[in-house]
Amino acid sequence: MANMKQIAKMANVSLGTASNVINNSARVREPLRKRVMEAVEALGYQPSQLARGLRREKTNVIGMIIPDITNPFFPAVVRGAEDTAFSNGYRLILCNTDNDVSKELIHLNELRTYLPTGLIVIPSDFSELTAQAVSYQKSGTALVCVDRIPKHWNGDTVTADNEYGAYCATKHLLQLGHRQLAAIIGPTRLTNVEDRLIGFKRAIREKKIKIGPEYIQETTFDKQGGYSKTMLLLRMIPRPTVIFAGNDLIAFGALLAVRDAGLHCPDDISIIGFDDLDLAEMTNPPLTSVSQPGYQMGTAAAGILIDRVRGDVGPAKHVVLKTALKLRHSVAPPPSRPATKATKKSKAG
Amino acid sequence: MANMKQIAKMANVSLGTASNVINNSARVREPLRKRVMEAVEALGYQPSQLARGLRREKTNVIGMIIPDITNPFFPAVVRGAEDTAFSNGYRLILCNTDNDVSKELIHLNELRTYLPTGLIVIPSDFSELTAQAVSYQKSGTALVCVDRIPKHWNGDTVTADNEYGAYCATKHLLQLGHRQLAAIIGPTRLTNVEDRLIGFKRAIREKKIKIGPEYIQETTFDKQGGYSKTMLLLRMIPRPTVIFAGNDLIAFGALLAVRDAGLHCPDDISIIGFDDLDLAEMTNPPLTSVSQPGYQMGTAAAGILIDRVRGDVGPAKHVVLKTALKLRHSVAPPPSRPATKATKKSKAG
DNA sequence: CAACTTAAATGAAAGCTTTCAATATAAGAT
DNA sequence: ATCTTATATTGAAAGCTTTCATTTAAGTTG
Repeated sequence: MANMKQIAKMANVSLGTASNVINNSARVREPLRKRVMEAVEALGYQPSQLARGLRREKTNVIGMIIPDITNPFFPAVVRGAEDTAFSNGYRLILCNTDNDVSKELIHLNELRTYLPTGLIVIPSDFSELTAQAVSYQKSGTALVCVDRIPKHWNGDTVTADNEYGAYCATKHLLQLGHRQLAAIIGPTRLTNVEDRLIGFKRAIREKKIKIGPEYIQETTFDKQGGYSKTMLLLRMIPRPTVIFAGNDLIAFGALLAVRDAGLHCPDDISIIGFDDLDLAEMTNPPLTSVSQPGYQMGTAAAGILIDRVRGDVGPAKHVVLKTALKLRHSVAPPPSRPATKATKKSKAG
Repeated sequence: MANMKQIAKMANVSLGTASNVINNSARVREPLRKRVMEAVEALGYQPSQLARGLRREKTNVIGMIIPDITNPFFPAVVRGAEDTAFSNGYRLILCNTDNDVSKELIHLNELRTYLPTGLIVIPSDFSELTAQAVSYQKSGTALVCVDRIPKHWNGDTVTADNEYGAYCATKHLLQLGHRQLAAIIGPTRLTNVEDRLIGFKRAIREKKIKIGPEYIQETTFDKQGGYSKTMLLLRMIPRPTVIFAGNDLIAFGALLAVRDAGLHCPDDISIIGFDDLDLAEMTNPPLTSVSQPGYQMGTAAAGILIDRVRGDVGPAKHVVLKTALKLRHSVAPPPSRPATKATKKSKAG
């Protein structure tokens, strides 16, 4: 591959001039500029990103650290980030942590040696991102935290409006007449989980009803967790008339459990999810869910990063993206005669 | 960040010795080695991947070019690749092409300037990978082609056994009594699509039945395509009793179309998919599908790549991974009295 | 037209590794 | 004790770019 020396030689200019033309970093008179450009064209020259990065002490690589690309919510975020990164000349190195701090730490440490422009990270459950941030920022690497925010983080963030999304969803359930609510949420140490729970509880509190703590179950963000916790909830008396699932994966598990328990959603029990994955409309019944804009989270994060690199030194930014309740068919009014309230029945009869 | 010069100075050895210790590239006597290691430890030294890459003319970066991470089949492949890459010290730069040759070409060209160890690519529809391969291989960059193979490609490949998977699936349909089959396949210029079609046709030919070309519809690999083509097939006379979908996304669209047409799957019409995505068990009804091991495709591809980099110069490898028919509930025997054959009914009556 | 200012072009240095030819050291043989 | 030979160690060079202090050219002004 051609290098800059060859370009300079062919165009009969100095190395510095060639560099100036190629990077537009200084005035170069037209005839010389043209000669350089022609040489670039003729030799198909492309600057070595390695040499450039070495000299500039910064590459146009962005590290993206996420829990698991296999989790259906994350691809959209990654894609959003990749798209805006790419169109600004940046590339994405993708790293999965499996929500494991030690893996996250390894990535955080190793990525450093590539002198990335910045890092977009969806932190793991017990993330040590905050501790790492100092040394990164010292070396001029921008960091943006997405989706969930670790404790004491005071840098840029991009999140969905989890609290309000959960609040609206819960209010919807209450309006339909549900009083016996249950929730299966993700690990509460995640801020997004915490916020959803707060929204859920706020709606309930406003309606002046109480639900016992055993109706709020914590689990991992996956189908299995949703399944087993649903089985547990279904055995409770009184049985909940609706399950608020911390995300769609949990909701899918709940759907499966309800089916396996010989019950029917939404006739016997309603289920509402969070994420509004593509597949939510494919389930049986189609899942009512709170949608959050994964793609935009990615673009916003990459956008902030690029702004920072270009010199934006303003105070920490906190982009909060809107959620929206997507109505489908997994939520209906509660069954008119709850199995557990035989009294009502006798009253009627 | 500490550099090697500082290590050498602190350990009181030459630069070369420090390098030899750090890379294990030559014999170094114990006392020196120990001093170097201690200095590394003390300064928290990490070699600059940029300088190393520049000098070695090769980085430990693997470029992964895929159509779209948002397509639910690909994350597993990427994850598989990332896992084996990572555990061997390689990082993944992820690039989406949207099946667009020009985008693919841009990635192919730009990636070069990072001096990647290798490229794992799921080629786009009209890929020009074959043309690019020469120049890459000349510079010692390994290339592995995954899932679909472009024309004239003669390098390493990792694919699923598409032909056999489709053959078995179709045979299953025939055994259930289906005679009026239809297929909605992806772009036939993709080798995996072509292979699936060949398998589909072979099973039919062996059963000595014929189906008109209008019963084989080509579309894009997405829900919309599946939806519209299904609508089209449902209007045909005789109406097919089963739709063989080129992938699960198409099958999902078909499911939706059948529902919207007021029909019921599998009572009125059966649907079979290909991929066996996680969500296939969540649909209504749960989708019978041919599973292909996405994760293993990724690990196999990364494995070959790494072998090549380590010096394996054997002939082109062609890993073909097994598919398996996953039975669920979207396939049933054909309806006993097809609406289009009133004759049969009158005979009976 | 000389003196000076501004603009353009130059080339060496730096950024950090790895490689390799050259040198130094140790061990073994005579 | 001396010479070989094998083994360790060294330090300069190369890989490609960008930066910056200098030099050179062009242009302006009195």
